[in-house]
Amino acid sequence: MADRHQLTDLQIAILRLLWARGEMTVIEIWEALHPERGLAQTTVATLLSRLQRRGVLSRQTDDRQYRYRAMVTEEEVQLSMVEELTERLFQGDVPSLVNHLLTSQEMSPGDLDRVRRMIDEFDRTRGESR
Amino acid sequence: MADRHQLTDLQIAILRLLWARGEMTVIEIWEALHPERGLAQTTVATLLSRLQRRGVLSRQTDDRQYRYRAMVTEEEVQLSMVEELTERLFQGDVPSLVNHLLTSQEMSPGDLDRVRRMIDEFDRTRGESR
DNA sequence: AGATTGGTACTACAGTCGTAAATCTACACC
DNA sequence: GGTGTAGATTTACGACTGTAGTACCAATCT
Repeated sequence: MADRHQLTDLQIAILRLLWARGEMTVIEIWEALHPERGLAQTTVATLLSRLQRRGVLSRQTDDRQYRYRAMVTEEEVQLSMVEELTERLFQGDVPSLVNHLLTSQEMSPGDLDRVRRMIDEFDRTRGESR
Repeated sequence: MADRHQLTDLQIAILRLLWARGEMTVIEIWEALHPERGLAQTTVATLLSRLQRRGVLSRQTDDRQYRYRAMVTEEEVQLSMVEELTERLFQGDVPSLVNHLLTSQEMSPGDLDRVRRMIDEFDRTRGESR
């Protein structure tokens, strides 16, 4: 079902809006993206059209306007993109990726704490304590 | 220095070879990739040329042949690609990504164990035991 | 009814990627 | 010295992305 969702930055920015608000018109999406990115309305319309053709979005006519909505969930996209990355960069070895995250600068001490608690939590709810 | 390294599957496959073996000719790279992917030699040569033009690889003439080598380390690529993904998909929140990994199907029980040990290890060497 | 407006579709263009055929080039052999 | 050959460069093409101008359509205003 959720084939390959390789999506670019801009495409995900659009999806994120739709995930948050459910359904939006071209103008609404343009209004949200414009300040940051300075795109023309037609640009946004083109992007939306193409995503719809690809099946990532759907749309329905409503009072002379399209209302777009996402056909993929955030989880699906996360799953397939993270999987893809793990495959490419770490030969599918998830712990390698986790290790990379632990030792990379991207992780603050506070983040590390959160991760620790997350694992504890995970252990408790699953009783997988070896 | 290590700007944006957004690399495709095939590009990373090439880099992985070079990371492993240091320096290779077009033919050597082609020989390694061909069985899996069935590419023509010229295809490989084109790819290498473009990566060299982009500064990802360097090459030096040696006995009528080029020998290519990587100009970016595996760590640099991992760092910038994981960072990019975290930014795009998780708004830069690394623990969210970790959480995704913990709960995703990609993680086997054995993997989970390895992660637990990794964190223990990390705590021990850093003395960051809250 | 005619003009203005709001919105979509069409068309276009440059850049990248994977793909590779065709062409060029220079050494090696006879 | 001419020719074959191994390798590199050039050229090409279709797909996709971001980018957007232009053209078209329908409803509304006067």
